[in-house]
Amino acid sequence: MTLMIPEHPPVIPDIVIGRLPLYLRALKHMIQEGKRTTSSRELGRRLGISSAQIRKDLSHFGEFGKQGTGYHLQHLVKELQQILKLDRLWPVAVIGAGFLGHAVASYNGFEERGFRISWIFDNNPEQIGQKINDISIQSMSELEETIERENARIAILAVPAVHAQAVTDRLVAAGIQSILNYAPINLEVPENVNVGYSDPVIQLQHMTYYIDKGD
Amino acid sequence: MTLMIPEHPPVIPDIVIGRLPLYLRALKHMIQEGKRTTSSRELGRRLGISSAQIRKDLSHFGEFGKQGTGYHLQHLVKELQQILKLDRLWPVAVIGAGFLGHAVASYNGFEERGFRISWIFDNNPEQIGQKINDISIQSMSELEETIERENARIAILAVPAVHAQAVTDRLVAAGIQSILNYAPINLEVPENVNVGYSDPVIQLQHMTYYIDKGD
DNA sequence: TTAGAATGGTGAAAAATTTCACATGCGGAT
DNA sequence: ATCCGCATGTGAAATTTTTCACCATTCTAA
Repeated sequence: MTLMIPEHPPVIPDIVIGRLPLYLRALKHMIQEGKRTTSSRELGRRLGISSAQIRKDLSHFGEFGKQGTGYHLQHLVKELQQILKLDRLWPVAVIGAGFLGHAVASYNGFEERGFRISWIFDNNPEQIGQKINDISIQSMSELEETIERENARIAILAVPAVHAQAVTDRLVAAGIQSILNYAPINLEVPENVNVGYSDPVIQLQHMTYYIDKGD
Repeated sequence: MTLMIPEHPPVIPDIVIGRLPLYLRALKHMIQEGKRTTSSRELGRRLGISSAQIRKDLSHFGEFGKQGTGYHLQHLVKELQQILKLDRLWPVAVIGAGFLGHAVASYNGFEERGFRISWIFDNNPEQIGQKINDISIQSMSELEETIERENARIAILAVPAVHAQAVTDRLVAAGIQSILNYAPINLEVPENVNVGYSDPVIQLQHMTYYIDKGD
């Protein structure tokens, strides 16, 4: 008889998960270029990543390549999509219909990569009822009811910084599990909620460190 | 007589540099809240980072705190701004005046954090000459001449993915050293040029991995 | 004046991440 | 049919990053 050693589900480092979408994006580009296969070396060259790292990352999930040949693009893409749960279309709520919310909601690149902007909220009476890309802007007062009824899981936060935390609290209470935050503040959320940040100034400030001002 | 051992300028890990803007942003918030001092513990709590890490990060650049007391906010902010070369106002060129370029150029949060949108370019004749936030949209044909004349160092790229690499090549040739890229592709640049990426889909795809679909 | 609590800076230890390097297997060319 | 080059998957090593744990210092309060 075997001892009952509980099988820990293998925990994959988050830093590995974070690279998979980059692999996926590059692999899809290759398909569009008409390629059928690639290698860890070629993919690494495109992304500025070592081939060993790519192989190691993929090895967490299975064996997707063939020695001597490399990876079949269609197959690897399908595997990555499955791993990242992109084998479906995730509906996304956009909160805030200012310039930024408009830009996000008008972007047509979501659908082919697994997401669809399905709801837009704002508290400006003049905007409510107007349409962006065929989606009617709803009042913020309908936020909770809509998210709960529709079982929304993902939100993009494009409201002014002063309101971001309060809106976040409402989103979390309503059941949102992933938030992409465009407001320049750190959000406090329970640990079962994930937050992604997009503050262009943070990135610019990072880069300025390396600028050699030679003028 | 001492042996001439060449002093390596201490190389600071990039991952450390990347956290400094986050510290800076949080510290400024504290100032706005009326606080005068803080501690590594308090800052860490706000950012979800260990206090030890904050102390270690800062120790790369000097000793900015006082034992028993913590850090004087104004002083630490000033030091961080100096380290990140934010003790000046960096002019930034925005390339692309679609929805996204508009949103970026209309955002008023740049100036207080070290940047000013100074030029906007687009190739749509209908847009050229129009103004966003008092800046006239210029033709793409003026790109190189303007960048070189004005000594621009930083660009925000908000053009369709198909044009992103070609525009990048022009920016680099004209002397741009930092590019914040909103197009969903990996850019190839010489190693003296820095690229920051902002592709919302990449972040969403990262987060979906962790969503537990319990419905 | 002194005791005690709070805090920074830091060498050492631990943990995480990346790279190395090689056994193995596939496929095309001769 | 066989050989050779290419490419994967992977333990082990190297490197990087984070955390630990403690001394020294400062401030507060009794």
